[in-house]
Amino acid sequence: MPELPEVEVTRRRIEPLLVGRRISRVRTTGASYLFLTPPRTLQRTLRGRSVSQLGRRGKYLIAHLDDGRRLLVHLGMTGQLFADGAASLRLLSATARASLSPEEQRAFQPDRHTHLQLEFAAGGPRVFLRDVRKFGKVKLLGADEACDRIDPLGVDALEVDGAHLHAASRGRKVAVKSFLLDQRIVAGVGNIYADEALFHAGVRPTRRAGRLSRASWDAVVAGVQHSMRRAIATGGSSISDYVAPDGSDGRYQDERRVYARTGEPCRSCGAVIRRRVLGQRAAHYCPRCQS
DNA sequence: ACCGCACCCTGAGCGC
DNA sequence: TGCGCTCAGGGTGCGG
Repeated sequence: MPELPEVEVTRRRIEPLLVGRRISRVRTTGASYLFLTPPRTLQRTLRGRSVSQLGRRGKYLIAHLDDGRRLLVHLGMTGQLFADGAASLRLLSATARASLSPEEQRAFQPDRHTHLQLEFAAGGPRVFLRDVRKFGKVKLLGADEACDRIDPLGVDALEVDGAHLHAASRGRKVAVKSFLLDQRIVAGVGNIYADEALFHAGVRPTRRAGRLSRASWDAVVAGVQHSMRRAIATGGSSISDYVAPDGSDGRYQDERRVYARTGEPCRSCGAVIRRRVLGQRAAHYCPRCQS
């Protein structure tokens, strides 16, 4: 689900709800694929701590704790990090919502997909991590501990430039889209923004990365950063189940040019948007605007 | 070194 | 209503 813009929107909204509040209780679901650190260890370690800063690298959120340790959170495809309040309503069906009293509507009712719950010593909104498919990750790291998830990440997508990608792609035969999705090259690009960026750059997703000119890479980077900045400004994309932490839907999906628009007319030239599978993922493009 | 593919898990939407 | 199928914005690990 979330790519860099959705993770960044989440970071900005959750950070003020986390920083400086002492954690009094931690509830979790049982051990699973999601927990790289055993849930019992998380419960024991987080209690009594507070978060001093919530950072981000690519699609990872990094909560810096007051004892120097770090809590990594990756939202995978369906992860949601939010607090009590409006956000909880969006997670319920209309019928379930209607049956709740106003008080119940303000407090989130944790379900079986709510894998982490934080309560705070001074009371106030609880913070939740919910993830239906459990493709997300939660991991506790020591102050200087190496990490095979974070350490290999490439330059953040908002900071990368065309020269870097041009140099990194020389000799590479992979499709440019697959190259963009490789988090070791550039961190934060996912399926939506890869497709959108390539449309803005006028480059077909199937082109070999190593064959792109410096000018084309500049255009691709401009496309990545333009679509991501717009998405952050509009609260992210809400194509299936992404919900911003304040409970609103992101609005970026209204600005999509190609992603999930198969069969619809291109907004620039009117040609029919095509879909094809590339590296196990759907790629969408305009056959006339992109070459 | 690189690439395609299977796999991790759950739910929504569709045709029948 | 239910069944079986396909499809999902994530990433890892394996074999060729």
